Amino acid sequence: MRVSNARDLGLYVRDRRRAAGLSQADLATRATVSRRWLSDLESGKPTAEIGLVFKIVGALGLYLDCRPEPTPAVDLDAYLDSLGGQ
Amino acid sequence: MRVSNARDLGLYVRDRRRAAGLSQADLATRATVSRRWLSDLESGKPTAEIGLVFKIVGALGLYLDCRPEPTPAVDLDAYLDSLGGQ
DNA sequence: GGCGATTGTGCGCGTACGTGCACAACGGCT
DNA sequence: AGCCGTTGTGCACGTACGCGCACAATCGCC
Repeated sequence: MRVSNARDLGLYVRDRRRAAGLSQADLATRATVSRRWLSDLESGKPTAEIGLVFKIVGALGLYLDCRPEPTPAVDLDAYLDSLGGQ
Repeated sequence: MRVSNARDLGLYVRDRRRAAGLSQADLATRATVSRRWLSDLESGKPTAEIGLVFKIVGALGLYLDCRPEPTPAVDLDAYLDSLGGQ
């Protein structure tokens, strides 16, 4: 599942949590975060700390994969632009 | 590339940035974050905000994929445990 | 209809974030 | 040797984080 922003992440976490039959309180306890924060995360809070996010992701039996865009356009663009800029 | 914690993420970002021929200042400008923060991110700061992380990832022409563990053990465990707990 | 579980959210607190600036160290290149 | 680009890091500032508590709303189930 691709997550491009905080909202995507929040919705996906909520999805997986429910699929695992866990309440916010359950998951929060497992991941050692507060339920308050988890609630905010699921609502798409962009200022959540990644350390806590990794905890949640791990507690859900998930992991994050960082991959290059299918279309190399952006990457190539950035590279060429950086050369041109200098 | 699998990233399981802040350190992994930082190292990977640094790797991809250099592969793209960008300096910290370049990437920071592109992603609209401070170079100060990017330096911290690359050194594995676990308290970095995910909103800014998404900016960096996007600016590098990457994206995050959230996937279930290859071994369903953890997930299954969590599910069964949650049932048993209640 | 009533009850328990779940979730959203306001408040207050202590803390650390992210930013900009500035400087030092390091390295490559001429 | 001198210079410039790059990076790490200390400092100070304004801001908002994450947490715990508590209450209201909602939902499902008996």
